[in-house]
Amino acid sequence: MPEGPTILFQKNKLQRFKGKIVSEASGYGEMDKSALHNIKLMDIDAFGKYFLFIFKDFFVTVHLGLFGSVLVNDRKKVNASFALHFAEGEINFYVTKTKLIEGRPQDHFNYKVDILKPEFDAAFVLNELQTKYGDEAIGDAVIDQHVMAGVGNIIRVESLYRSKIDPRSLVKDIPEKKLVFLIKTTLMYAQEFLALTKTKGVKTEALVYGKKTCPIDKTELLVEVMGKVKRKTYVCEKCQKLYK
DNA sequence: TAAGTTGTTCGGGG
DNA sequence: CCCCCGAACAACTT
Repeated sequence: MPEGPTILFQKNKLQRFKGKIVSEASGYGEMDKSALHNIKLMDIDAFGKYFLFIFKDFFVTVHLGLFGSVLVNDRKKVNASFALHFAEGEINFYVTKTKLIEGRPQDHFNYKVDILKPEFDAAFVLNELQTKYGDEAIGDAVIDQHVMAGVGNIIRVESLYRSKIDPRSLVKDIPEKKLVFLIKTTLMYAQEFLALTKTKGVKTEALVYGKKTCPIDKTELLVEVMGKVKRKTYVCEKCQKLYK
């Protein structure tokens, strides 16, 4: 279920617990939960695909992986991997990885690369791409969480299609103007994804992800597990240019 | 119905 | 020691 926008959407639904006291944490996850007892939850934020539960001297990251989900004041039949209990209710996570990290999230994550944060810095991302990822295929680089946090396979596929760039193009071969356009397109599509999450229309409204033909000229799409990331990729070889 | 998946980490082998 | 690959995780949809 989760790419960056899904996490942001779910995070916003948890805000009623901000400032409340965590009475107890539970779940079968291996993280030591003993510190999460009668402690004030200062803030609930998100970075990339992580939920951030921020306490005074540390924070807890929750990652939904591929199969994870979250429920507020409701439970599934299966056991929660992580749960926070409050006098006012509870947050239940299923199939998650959690981690307790000392310090503040902004000292640990670079907010400049999060496609859904106001701190996002397109010039910084462009420079990172050009200086550190030149030899990588753009299809691999764009989903790298160090390049742009929050990008998942759907955002990757749709942004590259909308930018008319073949994912197999090496970063160093792509004109700077096209990279700038790709970054901008990725941000815009992330917002569209967020809006579609509210109506569950992400997949039906996708242009090429999960489709067989290009919506522009009905060309059959190349559908292949490709690149270092080994994720299913949808490409219109007519519309998307392979730079080399 | 069984295969496929909006993701990441870990560890083994080369 | 580094890189690449596959396994593991374990739930829901089609």
